[in-house]
Amino acid sequence: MAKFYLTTAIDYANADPHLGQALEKIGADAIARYRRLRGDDVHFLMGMDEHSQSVVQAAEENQVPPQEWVDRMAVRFEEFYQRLECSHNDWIRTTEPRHRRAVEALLGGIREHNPDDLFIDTYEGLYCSGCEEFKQESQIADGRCTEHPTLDLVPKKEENHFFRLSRHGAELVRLIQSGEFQVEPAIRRNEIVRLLEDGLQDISISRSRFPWGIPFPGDPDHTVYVWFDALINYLSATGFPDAGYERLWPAQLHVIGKGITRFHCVVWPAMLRSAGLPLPRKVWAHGYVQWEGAKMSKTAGTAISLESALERHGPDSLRYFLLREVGFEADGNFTWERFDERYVADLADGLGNLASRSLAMLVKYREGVVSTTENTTSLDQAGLDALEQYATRMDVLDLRGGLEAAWSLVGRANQYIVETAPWTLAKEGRGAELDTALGTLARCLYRLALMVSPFMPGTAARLRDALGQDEASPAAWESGVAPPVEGSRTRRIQALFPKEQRAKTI
RNA sequence: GGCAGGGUAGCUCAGGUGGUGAGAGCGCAGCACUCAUAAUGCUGAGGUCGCGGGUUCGAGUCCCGCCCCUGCUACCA
Repeated sequence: MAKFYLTTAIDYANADPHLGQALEKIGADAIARYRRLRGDDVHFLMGMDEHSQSVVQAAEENQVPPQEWVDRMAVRFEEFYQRLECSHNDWIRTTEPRHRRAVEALLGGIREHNPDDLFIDTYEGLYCSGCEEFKQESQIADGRCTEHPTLDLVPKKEENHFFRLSRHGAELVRLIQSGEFQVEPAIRRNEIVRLLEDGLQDISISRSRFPWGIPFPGDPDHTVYVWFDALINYLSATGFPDAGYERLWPAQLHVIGKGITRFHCVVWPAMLRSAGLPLPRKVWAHGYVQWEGAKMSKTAGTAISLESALERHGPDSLRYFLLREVGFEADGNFTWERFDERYVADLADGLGNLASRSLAMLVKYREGVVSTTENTTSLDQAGLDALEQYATRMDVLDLRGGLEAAWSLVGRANQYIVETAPWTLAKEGRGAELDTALGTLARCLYRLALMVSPFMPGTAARLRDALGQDEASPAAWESGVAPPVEGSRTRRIQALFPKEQRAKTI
């Protein structure tokens, strides 16, 4: 059994999760479920990033101590992700002792293997006395801090611990181009390679006067810079540095958003190399969910609440829509109109109706019992083709492509029903042909349940149940070749995607 | 500004190395069917392939110029 360790980015504990974060978790979960379906020993990690400045601010605004705040947020996030049917095996939080130990150990590893990679230098920047922090260009407007436009920004120097990132650029280019360290999709890889070729600057990895963080080993006046801290979560969750962490590390896949590729494809691998540790196999940077064609923004009031998106048509439908319409590669658009259109066309009238009509005919004409018939009709062949195409796409993390393959089979199945017209066969007493048609449809639904299961676990379970499959024995990918439905007792099914719900619009 | 990727039917997009009538899905219009969530199937309407030049017997498909969009441009999650 191949080990497959995958992670998502950990979220800041400063506000409820939004649709964009949901996309990332759903996509990663579909990958995790697909790998399990293919027989891998999957370890799927999600969690919280709890040491940032924004977390402290959020805690202050809510008038609770930071730890109490992050405890509260961690519960909220995990509840949301459970409602999204995320199947993570572990949930890491950067305020946990196991994480602190790993951060200390990783820094220790760098000290041991490449002591020159750590040094003290001065960080120079524009300091806002109102915020009590250094400001980045993006936070400055007209030479003033956007939060405190009445105050002057003052140039200030601070002694910090630095990491010699510049030393690792050339080797990272080699590792990326040789494929030893994969950055996907290609557009993100190209951006990173160019960045590396232009040369890297060393980065400061500690902050003074910021107590909410992990104390810098050997220098208690400093805390570890939040990004340096956060990246290490992927390693913390393996049990590092305790013996046995190699059972999980290196990760097969880090799933992240395109906005943080630099940290994951440059800083993180450099940290690992410096500490003498192996690199993750692959980083996948997905795009963003846009709203009406524009970036979603809470301040602009265009952020859709995850709550309302979940309530619209339920978690399976949201998962389907995001991965089919928005996709997991480039940016994609979310609108209620498209969500409703896809819900009706693809789910209710597509998969849902196909299941209804097929199962209804099995019950009506054969009391639900699937006869033994040859697994060789044109629709069986289409099913095998779809499975192959599906796997080809899914193996390269083309989730939308996987769904397209499955839905092409939905279309073929509806054509098959019209071509064979089982109602006519029943009327004319052509029993053998009727058995063949109905058996073929049962196999087709079984294959669809298989392909749909990583995306819509609840729907797949209901389909399998209606097909008389025993849930105690989980479906194996290989069973799609010759679905074990013969002799099964199938049942009529309640609408998988009822349309009445659609009236309940916002 | 630099680098990268795009602008093809109302919408979302396919269209390696140029070659008979430019495609898919959704939506729309007709027809058919009745097993089904008034579902499904078939047929059809719909396109200056961003703009202007050029190469070629022949260009969404190559070259030049221009217009527009998006992403990246380092210590920000």
